[in-house]
Amino acid sequence: MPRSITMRKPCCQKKDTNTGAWSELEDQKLSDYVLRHGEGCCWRSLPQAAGWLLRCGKSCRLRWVNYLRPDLNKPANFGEDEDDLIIKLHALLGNRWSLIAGRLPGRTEKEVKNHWNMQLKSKVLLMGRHNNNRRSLLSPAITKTSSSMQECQHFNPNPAAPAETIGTCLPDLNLDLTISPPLML
DNA sequence: AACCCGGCCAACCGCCGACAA
DNA sequence: TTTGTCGGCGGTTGGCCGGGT
Repeated sequence: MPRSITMRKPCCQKKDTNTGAWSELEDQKLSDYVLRHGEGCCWRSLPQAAGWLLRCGKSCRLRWVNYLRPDLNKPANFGEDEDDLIIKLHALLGNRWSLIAGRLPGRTEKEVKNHWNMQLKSKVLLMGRHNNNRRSLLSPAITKTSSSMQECQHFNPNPAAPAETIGTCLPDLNLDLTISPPLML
């Protein structure tokens, strides 16, 4: 299918915007503005309002969410407990990085996504092979530290079950999910 | 020293859903 | 009801860097 037919207009004029790495000045302008006006501001008009940042609104939002937010105070390395939690949540939610990141204070969806793609995915696959489908629902990496999950007799016995039941099966995760989990193979 | 390769990070791209007109 | 705009999100890609040869 010719993709150009369904291509939408770009969110901004490329010729009028910077691309690539953000400079300190740009970061300063952006964080100053958001801290003064809050995140509820209109991202699209923010570049002008913040002092003629030559960036599109999407880039501004991404930069703020992933790097400039003051609550991002986590170290770069993921701890083992965080790894386990990500694996658990990924088994439940699939590639819903924003939801997963929401359960990891101080982490961003991008950090979680990169970490998964770089390290956890291969780790889970590797360990999953050893497990030979006996616990196909979740990998051994998960079961290592998720005794409470295994104890739960109702953990996703039926993929079509209401999503509301998931949280009750994972009390240690304090999940408050309202979406259906992906089909587990 | 030069080159290659893989890991990692950060930015961009494009789709989707919500919402207002 | 339709259409356009916007923010949010997940996937992809390009560049940097360190280790190995």
